Amino acid sequence: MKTRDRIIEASKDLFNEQGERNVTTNHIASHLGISPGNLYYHFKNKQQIIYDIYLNYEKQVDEQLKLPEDRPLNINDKLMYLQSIFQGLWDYRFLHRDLQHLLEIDDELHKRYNDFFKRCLSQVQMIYTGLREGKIIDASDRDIRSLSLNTWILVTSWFGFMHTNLLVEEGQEESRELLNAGIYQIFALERPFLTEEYRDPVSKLVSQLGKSLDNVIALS
Amino acid sequence: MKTRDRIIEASKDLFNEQGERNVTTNHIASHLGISPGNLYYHFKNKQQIIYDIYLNYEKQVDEQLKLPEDRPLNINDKLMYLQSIFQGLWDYRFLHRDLQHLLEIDDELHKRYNDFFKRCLSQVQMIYTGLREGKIIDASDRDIRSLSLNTWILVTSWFGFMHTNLLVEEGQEESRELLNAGIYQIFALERPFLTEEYRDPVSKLVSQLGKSLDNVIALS
DNA sequence: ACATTATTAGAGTGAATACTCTAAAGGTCA
DNA sequence: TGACCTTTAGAGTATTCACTCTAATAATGT
Repeated sequence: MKTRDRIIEASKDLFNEQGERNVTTNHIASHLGISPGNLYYHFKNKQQIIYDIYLNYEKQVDEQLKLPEDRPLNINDKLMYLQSIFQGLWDYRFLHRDLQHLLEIDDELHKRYNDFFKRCLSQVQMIYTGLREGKIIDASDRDIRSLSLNTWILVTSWFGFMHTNLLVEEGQEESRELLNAGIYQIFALERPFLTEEYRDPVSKLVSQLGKSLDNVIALS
Repeated sequence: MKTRDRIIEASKDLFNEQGERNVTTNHIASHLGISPGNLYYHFKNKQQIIYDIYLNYEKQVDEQLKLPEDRPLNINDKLMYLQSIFQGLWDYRFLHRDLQHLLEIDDELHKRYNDFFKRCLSQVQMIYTGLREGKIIDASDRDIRSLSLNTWILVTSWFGFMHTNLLVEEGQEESRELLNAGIYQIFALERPFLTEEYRDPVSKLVSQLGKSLDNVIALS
């Protein structure tokens, strides 16, 4: 792999594991066994590394949120959407963790992220509209607007919430459970809008996802 | 006011305005016109300042979430809950903004926050249960559990979302609108659970809150 | 082989920042 | 007044970190 790509990969991993704030450019370089000079040959500064990582993320999500053109949406699609989105969220979790700061120090990134957000929100609304056309949910336009926004906020905040409120070491097994718990919460969000005939099938589909959650949050 | 309290107040304000990450202890001292030595006479370190600010926040929220003992809940209570909670959220917005980092560097704070979260979640569930007893909402226990958690996440993520996704200068007027938009979203969350007879009154109560939101998020 | 360009090493630097240390000033009470 | 404790000033420090500079080495094309 090219050095430039190795830097992007390693930075992403280190940022995810330790937080952008705690990872210095020198750390990245020494982690790769290269010199700081080399790193700065490939990137103008730390911001640019972050920017390039972000571009990969954006591209991936735009791809994931596409609607199928040849057929209507079904409930399995919805599950697939959420699973792939949450997986991407996990793979780039440092981005949403330090988002406010990252956007503050990089105006171009902020503008770009803003466009991205609007595109995503619009796409999520299309997905819900598609589900409505397939008679899977029954919701007004206003319902869909607020539902979409709440979905966005929940999804982008999920791992932050998990990390702050549940003391869990960030292993692979745990991540899968956390991911499922997040998906469960999103389904809970749209559950009241499900039409009569889809209530049971979706319940069945989702029931296994949420089991872990109640165990984790044991209220005193 | 005692110097110690002035430090807490000034730190809170500076943290809110610029983010904890961007405010140094020297900044705080010079902002107050005192010496760094003086600041460190009153506080062991920066973490302790944050910890003390947090204690004030926790105390305030615990107070706000209390249930009335002498009477059942009504829909105005719910609005009052949200308004006071969101106001507190705004007054201490730096806390949730950098929560992950703050909890990471201070184990005692992390434990304390965890207890706080569980207490709050339990309290929110009590509130929704109270609304159910008053026949204002109709929801199963499972509905209430997931609804409560989603409410918590939305509320604590609201200003972060606003700050990252909407380019708004943080003035007083704007803050009021953002606050209302957040309240609107929470009401949207519970709207499908409202009983027949409360659907219209709540709609009326809430309708003015959300007007600002659609203007702010103008999808392309 | 030679010239040119791309890549890399690694020592170094200036700025920032959390925190320390010493001494002075202010307050209190006998 | 004088002893004693509390509060304050402010210069200073050790460390961290993003980034620079120079020179060496590899790769490429003719």
